[in-house]
Amino acid sequence: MSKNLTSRSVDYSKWYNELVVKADLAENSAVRGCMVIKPYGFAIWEKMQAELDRMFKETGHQNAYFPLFVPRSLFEAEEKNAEGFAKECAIVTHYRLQNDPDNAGKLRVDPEAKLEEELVIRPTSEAIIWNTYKGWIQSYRDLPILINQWANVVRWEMRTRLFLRTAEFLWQEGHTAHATKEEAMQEAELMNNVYAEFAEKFMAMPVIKGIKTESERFAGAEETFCIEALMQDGKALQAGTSHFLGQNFAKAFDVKFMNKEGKQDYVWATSWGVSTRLMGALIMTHSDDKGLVLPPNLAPYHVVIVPIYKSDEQLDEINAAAEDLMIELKANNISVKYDNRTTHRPGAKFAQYELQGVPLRVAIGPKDLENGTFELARRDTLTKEIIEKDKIISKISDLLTEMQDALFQRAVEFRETHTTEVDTFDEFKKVLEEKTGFISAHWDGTAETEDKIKELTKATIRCIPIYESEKAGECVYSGNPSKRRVLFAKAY
RNA sequence: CGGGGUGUAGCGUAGCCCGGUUAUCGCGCCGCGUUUGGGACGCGGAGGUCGCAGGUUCGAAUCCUGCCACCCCGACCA
Repeated sequence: MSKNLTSRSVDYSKWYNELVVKADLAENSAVRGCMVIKPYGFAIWEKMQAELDRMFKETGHQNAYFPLFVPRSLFEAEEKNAEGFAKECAIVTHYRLQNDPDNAGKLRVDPEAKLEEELVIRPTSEAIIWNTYKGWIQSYRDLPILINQWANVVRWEMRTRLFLRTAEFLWQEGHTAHATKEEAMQEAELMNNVYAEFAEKFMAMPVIKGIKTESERFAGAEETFCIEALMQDGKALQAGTSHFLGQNFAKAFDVKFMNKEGKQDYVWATSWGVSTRLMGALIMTHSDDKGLVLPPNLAPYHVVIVPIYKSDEQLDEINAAAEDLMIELKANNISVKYDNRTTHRPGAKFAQYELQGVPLRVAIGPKDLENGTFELARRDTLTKEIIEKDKIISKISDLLTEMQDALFQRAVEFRETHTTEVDTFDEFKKVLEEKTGFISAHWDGTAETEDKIKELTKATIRCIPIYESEKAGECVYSGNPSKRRVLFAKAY
């Protein structure tokens, strides 16, 4: 198992098991880099899904589902119009097993059961979706089509990394079709903004909205919007992308419609997606040496209650107090877990919930019963205080809001102190090595310079930030004129 | 696919160079007892195809060959 989710000094391996385990597939299996998401980890993903899904629907989108299998020929159609797609994927060639006549008890692929045309397990769904849209679109009256799909995809990555680049991952992919270029462009930018809002409001993770340079862009896209976040180890992570696809896919799959003027035209398209990589981003943005730190808006439960007792009689009393507290919390929409397992001591429970990143912990013991108090501990600052019984609900409620905000502010500060403007290439290299983080520098706009910088420093242009005033200067590498600064960083 | 490294119980490991008792230790697990306001302690116990296959040898975790998997660095990355 990889221990290097980030190369920061934090040892993440000890709490990995709370969220995921690497898939334990059969020996000699060629499948590598798959992960099993355990219940607690999946609960976080479900929270993310629920919020994103709500935001998609609020912006007029609907969910649908398309097949996992994509006939090879559909990729050929795509390749003709937009070359350069990665070809690493899983391909189904047969449809039946049989008993191996030479090896009792073994199964083999039936050589007679070869498919006439191979089926590609979707690495992304543009091909099958556009092939389907073709039959749905005849007129501008059929547009726009605003569809999202929650699905799994498979990419045969040469090098995998838990959360960030697994062979199979869960994601959502939006695929929209529009009558005009302007409308499609607006859609692509809108969805990038939705991602940014989700990242900042729910994940408490500040992001830079930007566009990708041509060489970093999705093959087939004419413009790629993205959100870029900075992790605690000073590396950048692409957290979401939204592509304006122009008419490339419409041409590849021959999707034409009659416009208002009565003329045939190709439709304009977008696609956008975020994946379980966001869980990696969440972890690497907030976690510390004690484990996860979850923003309240995404925590599977906000509060955990731990009883402290010596006798069964005491436990009975504490159970009663905990029950009362839980009823009140639930009435205030605060999710709570009560851990009165008798098999573990309080210290072990404290450590476990810190590992899981539960935002608030309430401890109830004999002293509290006597004094009418609770002990309340917060995960982000690891501080504790004694709260009077009748103030606990409002205190918890306030703290959850405060913690969500504090986590965001802390991450913003980290990013600000790790974003450096540089004007010389020496300085560029020095900052990249010693300070790390984002580097804001002038770039002459050529792919040659971009490649050269990547070759020399391993840093890439993460994005050209959108909302930043343009100020001309000289390229940090070539000295040629530059219209504006762009953001460089080492990336995952 | 190139360069380097690793593979011993659920997890983390010692032993390998220099072959020789019943394969080491910690965590975890099970039982009993005492414990419980920050990861409890004592006693007892279970758990192993030493990655796989072949070879050398009286004897292989240890030496040799091949294969597989994983990790790191490149390449790659819709």
